Amino acid sequence: MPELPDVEVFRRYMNRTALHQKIDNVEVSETRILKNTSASKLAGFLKNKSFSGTERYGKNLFVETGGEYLLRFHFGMTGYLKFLKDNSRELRHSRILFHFVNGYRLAFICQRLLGEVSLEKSLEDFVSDNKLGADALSINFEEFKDIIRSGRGSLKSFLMNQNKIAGLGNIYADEVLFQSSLHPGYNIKNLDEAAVNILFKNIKSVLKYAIKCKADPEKFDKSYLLPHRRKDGKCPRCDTTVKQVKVSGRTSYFCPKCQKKG
DNA sequence: AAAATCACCTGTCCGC
DNA sequence: TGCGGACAGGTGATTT
Repeated sequence: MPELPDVEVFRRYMNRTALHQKIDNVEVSETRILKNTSASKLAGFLKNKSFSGTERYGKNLFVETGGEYLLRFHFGMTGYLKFLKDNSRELRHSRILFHFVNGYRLAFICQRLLGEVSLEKSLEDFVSDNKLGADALSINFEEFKDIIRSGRGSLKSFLMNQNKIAGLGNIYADEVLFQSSLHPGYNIKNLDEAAVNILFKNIKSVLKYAIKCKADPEKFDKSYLLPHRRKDGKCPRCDTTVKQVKVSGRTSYFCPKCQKKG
């Protein structure tokens, strides 16, 4: 699930629930989630510290600890956070549980185990080590123009490539393409100046709108593609049945009438 | 060089 | 009811 808007929603959730509480211990029930660290190192590092702030870059959430490392969450396809004030409920798929001394807990829940939790020296190092492109909400138009002009192949692959722009995934790439009236397979080299402009504008507006909707598809206005993104769904503009096509291994939904090929 | 395929994982849904 | 296959909002490695 989690693309940039979801991760931003998780970040804000963390800010209003899990900050400034001393950490008692960290319970790792699934070590495959851990990257570049171990259960004992993670627990040892976090004990008696507290989460003091958050940053997001693309689909990554970084949590400040006041110590040498930042805690990084990546949510894969099915990850999310849940802050627990009660001690009763045992959550399904909870992989890491942060226990605070006040008895509250923060759960990293991840059904498919495709998420990651790691300790990182700095956000900047992580971004450069992993060659991430500019964050989709921070990139300016000049940067965007340069990076898209250097792109090759299909537009949707470009939009989903985290090394070009960080933050868009399958769902929001489709939404940006729909809002821009461009086919997922549109060849980047055929984009004119006007189309590049429109794409830039729509990346920003779609992501901001999604965050405003708390990344909850139920809250999206029916004029967006997202609520119609299913088999036999109808284009909200022209009522044509939306089509599906595989682009770089992922299912793309699009309106064959509104979204032009190129 | 880009696109396809596989691999990593679990769970759900659909058709026979 | 049961089983197999397809598929799911991600990503990296390997192959075509």
